[in-house]
Amino acid sequence: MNKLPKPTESELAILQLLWENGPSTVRFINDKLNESREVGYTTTLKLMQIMHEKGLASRNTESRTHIYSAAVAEGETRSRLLDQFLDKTFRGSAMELVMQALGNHNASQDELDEIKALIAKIEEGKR
Amino acid sequence: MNKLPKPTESELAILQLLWENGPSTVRFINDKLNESREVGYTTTLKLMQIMHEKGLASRNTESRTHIYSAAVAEGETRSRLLDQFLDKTFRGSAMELVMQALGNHNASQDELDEIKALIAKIEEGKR
DNA sequence: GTTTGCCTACGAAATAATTCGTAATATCTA
DNA sequence: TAGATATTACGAATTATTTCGTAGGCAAAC
Repeated sequence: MNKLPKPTESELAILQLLWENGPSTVRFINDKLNESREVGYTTTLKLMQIMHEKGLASRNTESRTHIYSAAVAEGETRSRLLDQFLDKTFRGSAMELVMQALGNHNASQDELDEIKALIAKIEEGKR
Repeated sequence: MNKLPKPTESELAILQLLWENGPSTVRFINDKLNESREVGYTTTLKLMQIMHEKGLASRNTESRTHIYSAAVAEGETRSRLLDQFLDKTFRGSAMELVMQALGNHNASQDELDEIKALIAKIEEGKR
């Protein structure tokens, strides 16, 4: 069934915007993208059409201006990408990744508490 | 100075092998790569030559059979790639990444202890 | 010493991803 | 209604990455 293709970098950037903002027009997405780097309108249009073909996005074509939506779940996509990244970059060692992520970015006390809670929950499940 | 280029996927796979096994010949790397997927010898050779040009690898050409070594540090490279991945995939939220990595992969008690120790150390530094 | 095999260098083909120009058509505005 | 503006579709150019064929030379094996 779900043989969803891996999004390319550009596609992922668009997916992020669709997840964040919900169903959007090409114009809206293009404007957002242009906040960080210059991209031509038809470039964005083409990408979103490809995403539709691939099944990464769905679209409503009732009105002339089409509305695109993410067709893949954010959590699931992140999870798959994380697994691949883990293999490629950390030879599959989730712990090393976690340690590095924790070490490199200063976490607030609240965030640390959140992690401690999660760890406690995992330990709970172990017994 | 250090404007080291981001390794491509293939280059990263080779770097992993160089980090893991130390200085190696093209033949050795190619054999390793072929354990998981078929790759032609000259393909691997070309990639390693490119890595040398880019400064990702250094090589000793004293003997006819060249010996290649990683020219970038494993930890630093991982760290940079992690940051980029974090931005692209988790919109910069290290915590969400950590939570997902912890949740998706079952950690042993030892590993959990390691993380707890790191958290304690971070909290220590906060005060 | 000749043959065989392995190694490097190099260029270019094949593939993947991104970018954009142009044309057709719909919608808006004066 | 006429002109300006926006939108889609489509193809093709550009750029990045991967793959491999071929040639030349060295060294081991016979």
